[in-house]
Amino acid sequence: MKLEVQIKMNPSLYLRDPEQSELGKNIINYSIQLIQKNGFEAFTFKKLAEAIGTTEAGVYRYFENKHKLLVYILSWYWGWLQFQIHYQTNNITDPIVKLTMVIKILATNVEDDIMTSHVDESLLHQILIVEGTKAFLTNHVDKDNKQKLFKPYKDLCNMVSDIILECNPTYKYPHSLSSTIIEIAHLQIFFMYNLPSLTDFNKTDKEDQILAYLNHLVFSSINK
Amino acid sequence: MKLEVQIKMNPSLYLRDPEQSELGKNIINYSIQLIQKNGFEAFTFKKLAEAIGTTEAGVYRYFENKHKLLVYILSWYWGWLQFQIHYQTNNITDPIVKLTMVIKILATNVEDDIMTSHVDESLLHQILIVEGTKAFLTNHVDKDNKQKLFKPYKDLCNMVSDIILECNPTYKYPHSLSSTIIEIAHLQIFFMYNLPSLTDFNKTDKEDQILAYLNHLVFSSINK
DNA sequence: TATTTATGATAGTAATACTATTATTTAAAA
DNA sequence: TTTTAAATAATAGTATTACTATCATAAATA
Repeated sequence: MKLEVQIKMNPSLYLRDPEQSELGKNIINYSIQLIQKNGFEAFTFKKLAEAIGTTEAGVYRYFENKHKLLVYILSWYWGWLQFQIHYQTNNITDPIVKLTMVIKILATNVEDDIMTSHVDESLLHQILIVEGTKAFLTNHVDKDNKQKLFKPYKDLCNMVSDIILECNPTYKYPHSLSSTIIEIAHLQIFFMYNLPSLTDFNKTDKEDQILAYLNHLVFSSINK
Repeated sequence: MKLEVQIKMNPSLYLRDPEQSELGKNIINYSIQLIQKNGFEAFTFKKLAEAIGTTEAGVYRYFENKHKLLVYILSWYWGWLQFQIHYQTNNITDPIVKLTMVIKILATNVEDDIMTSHVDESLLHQILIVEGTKAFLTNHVDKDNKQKLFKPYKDLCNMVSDIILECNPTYKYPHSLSSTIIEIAHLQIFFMYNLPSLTDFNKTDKEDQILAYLNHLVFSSINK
């Protein structure tokens, strides 16, 4: 028997559930490929439709617009990250070790997860790095937030926040530190590859250096 | 005699220097207003031209496209921030006090600077918070970087980096910490107003709490 | 005064972001 | 098995965006 992880998606994100049909699954898969390859700005429903072999109208039956589709795939990944953290820190008792594991999950490139055969997590991770903040840095963030589109992100943040509090119950900024870890992990990776003078990481052992930086930042902060 | 601060802009950003004409200055001013009000995605050269009372083609004579215009106004603000830091930390000898001042400049809302009569820094600060990362989170970041479009941002980062090293010459991640401070200052402000559950700040004394968080994060980190 | 230069007015194109219509296929219900 | 409903394909069309091109005119400069 094959175990499959199912991540429950907010129905406000789609018009028709993409997980319920072949076309829907294609839309998700090819979106991930195209957004990762050319960036979100260059991504259009027309190009997507051509890649899949369907028509623009076909895509519009599933998603209202490309922003909702972006938030859909990001939500999926936020949910998957939450599951990963839960799964991989399950048997760890020491909260320090737990938090170290969390940082590693957030900041290092993932290998493709066999429990979700239909999605390539490695590509999603790269999308999160470059396009993640575009989910909420819009003028309709309020409207989207009221529709609970960022709940998976908040859940993830809360989960990390709880682990921080396990390490130090008196630490005053667990939520801010959580969102800081998540966002800085992505930004430092982006800078490292694209604007390296904004970082202190040299060409060798890049991921380890990012981890070292994040660990230093986080643990100096909570052990005060 | 009136002192005016001049910020030198990279000529690759524009086709015709907007500071050399009334129309050019209008383009900058109205862009700032419109981008702040409606967000960068909703901003178009047509709407800008209508607001100014010129034509679309008129705007295109100054800027190749709206991305370059965004980077132009962000560069201006990065340059202005660098000047502010220089100016306001000039007579401070204690590097800790200096760095505290830097954090304050980066993270609190600025009052309009009388030395730059033609630009509203408060609006620019709000633009930097929401649109700042969009300057480089593109698929043409490499091309832009080769044209030195991010030099003002890097200069700012280096300046902060140097102050960090003054505080602790053995600290290993001065550049990463600089870019972290800059970006987290903006993100936490954005979260505080739009997605508050990603922070630990309540409705009173918001700015002070952000400052407290950033100071705690930075100084725990470099005093190790 | 002649000439360059900036602007205004207008037109036009290709691509984007959609909506609508109809025919056809596929799947579910009767 | 037939009927019906639902999903898809094919096509067309609209408004807006992101530009480029042309030409006339006004202002600045030589």
